[in-house]
Amino acid sequence: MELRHLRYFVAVAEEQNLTRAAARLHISQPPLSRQIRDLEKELDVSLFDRGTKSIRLTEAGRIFLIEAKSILERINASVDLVKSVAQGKRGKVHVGYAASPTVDILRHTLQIFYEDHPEIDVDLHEMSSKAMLRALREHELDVALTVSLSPRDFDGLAFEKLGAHEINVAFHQKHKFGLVNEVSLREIADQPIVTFTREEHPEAYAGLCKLLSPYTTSPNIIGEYDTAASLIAAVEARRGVALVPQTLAQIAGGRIILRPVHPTPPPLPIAIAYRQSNNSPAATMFIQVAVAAKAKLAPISGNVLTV
Amino acid sequence: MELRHLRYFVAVAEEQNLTRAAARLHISQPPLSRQIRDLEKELDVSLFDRGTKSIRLTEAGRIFLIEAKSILERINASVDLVKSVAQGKRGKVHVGYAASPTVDILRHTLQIFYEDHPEIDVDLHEMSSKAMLRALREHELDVALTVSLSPRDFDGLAFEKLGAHEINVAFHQKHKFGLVNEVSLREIADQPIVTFTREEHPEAYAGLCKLLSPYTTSPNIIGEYDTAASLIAAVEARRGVALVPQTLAQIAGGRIILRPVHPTPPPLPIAIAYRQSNNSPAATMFIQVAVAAKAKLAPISGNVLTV
DNA sequence: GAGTTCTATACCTTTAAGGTATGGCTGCAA
DNA sequence: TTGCAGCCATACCTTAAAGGTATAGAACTC
Repeated sequence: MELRHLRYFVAVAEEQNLTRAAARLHISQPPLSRQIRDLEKELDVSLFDRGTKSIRLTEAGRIFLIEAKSILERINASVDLVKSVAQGKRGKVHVGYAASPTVDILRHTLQIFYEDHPEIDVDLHEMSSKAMLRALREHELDVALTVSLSPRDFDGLAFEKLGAHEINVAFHQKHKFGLVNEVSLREIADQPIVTFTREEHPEAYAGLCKLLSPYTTSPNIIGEYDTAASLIAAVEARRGVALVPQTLAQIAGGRIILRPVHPTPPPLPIAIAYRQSNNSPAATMFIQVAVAAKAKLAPISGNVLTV
Repeated sequence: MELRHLRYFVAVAEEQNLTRAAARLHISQPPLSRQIRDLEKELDVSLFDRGTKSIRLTEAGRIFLIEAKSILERINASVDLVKSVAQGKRGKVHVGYAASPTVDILRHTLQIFYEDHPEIDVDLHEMSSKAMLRALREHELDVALTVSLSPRDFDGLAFEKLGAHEINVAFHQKHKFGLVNEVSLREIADQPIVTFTREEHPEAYAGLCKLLSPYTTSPNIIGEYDTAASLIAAVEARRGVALVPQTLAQIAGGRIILRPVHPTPPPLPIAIAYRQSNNSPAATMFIQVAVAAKAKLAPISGNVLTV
């Protein structure tokens, strides 16, 4: 059975007349006659009672008419749906993000995106930078908001810098660092340090070593954590101090203290990454919004310190 | 677009591989490749991202896969439905009936029918015998339960006698006929008479004239009514007496009195009528049940008189 | 870098959709 | 009653398009 059979059947059923139906379908009457018979033969159901001069629906035919029309309408609706997905009017985009460095950017982007594209779902996945890159390549993610890794890690992917965040030192409420307005890297190098896992966040470990290299060749890392929440908990529990993007304060909510570091380290760049080609329309829309939102975002989001 | 395109698309989408999909569809790979491109061209939507060695769904393609599978399933379900209608397992039958003479038969038939064919709807239409015959020919009814008319009226239709009902005289509660157990036709001929409309119930008028012909050439008909309910109301309102099937008592519910007539008139035959050919399976089932039910029904349903 | 594994292109074969001509039945009208 | 118009079915031909074969070309594997 093909859709042609359904279309032809509907025409004949509605016209109750093969000749008129054929005219409506812009074909001649004999092939139409045959298509209808083919359909009946395939279904093994009489759809019409035939007189020599008349053709009229059987009860089964009446039911099939309702079904056929509804199927044809369903197909039209599906085609419309798919077209709107292809045009980026509807759809779904999978976004991976690193919780701590991207809070600002993500919040801002989502606000604009939900307003401009209410029919597109955004699936948010908090994950490590390494997991994001893998997921992008596996098509499990469409977009990643992450700290800027080495260009080699972004191989085969497109990425664009969205901003940069000041690096601060985070420590316990009662730590001696709280007594000064700025902490030197030399002092930090003497402290026990907690950081993100080397395995999942290679950029964090590498960055840490690089910052402290003038003062120590082997920083005293006494704990590695896979999420921002765990790292905050570790600092709060006095395990050690941490070098983190200043935006971590927004997640920590005052449970720990952040202070600027001197000499001021280069700010931590935040990037949006995506596949170079074959992005879904919804993903393309999201990328557009994120890049546009960056322009409107303050260069570095103030100097908010938690007390 | 044809169903072939949907079937092929589903195979390719599920296999994520043209060659395997072609094997599954028992066709060779190049035509499949072309059908898929034809589909995309017609929809004006990219359903797959193509690498030289790979083919993978776009977001629109993922949506279309869901739609296409659901459409194909829907078609299967429709075919099953239509087949079950064609086999008389489901469906609808339009039954016309004359309220007063067929109460017994209809009730009995429906009881059995609903039990044997729970998936078949019975649409009941109370109407005049003339309207029933017209509706049968126009395919608005499938079956008519009616008093047996002259064979000429049944021309082109099949009919079968289901039973016969005694003719009684119906009169007001305080009418003098209440004093005797049996009323003579001669006495009735002297009374003002109400009956069914000549137009819609020709058999009733003809029967009445025939019964009274030995006693009067022009019966004193002072009212004609189109339904049993109106006739009962007229008798109750003392407009006149009526010659009616004895089963009218079941509808009147004691509001009027019915008594046998003498000399006993020939009983009123009840028949089931239907088209000679092209009946729906549901209608055929109904006819079978009605005819079978007749056998089990008491020859004439007792001698119940209202008081 | 040869071999394998895909998809795409080119071109041919075959199936079946669509067209033309016509016959036959039926119902209506003269 | 006969003739004509209307309508469906059959027979047969044409044509479009589905499907097949061969092969090129790209990319991954060993």
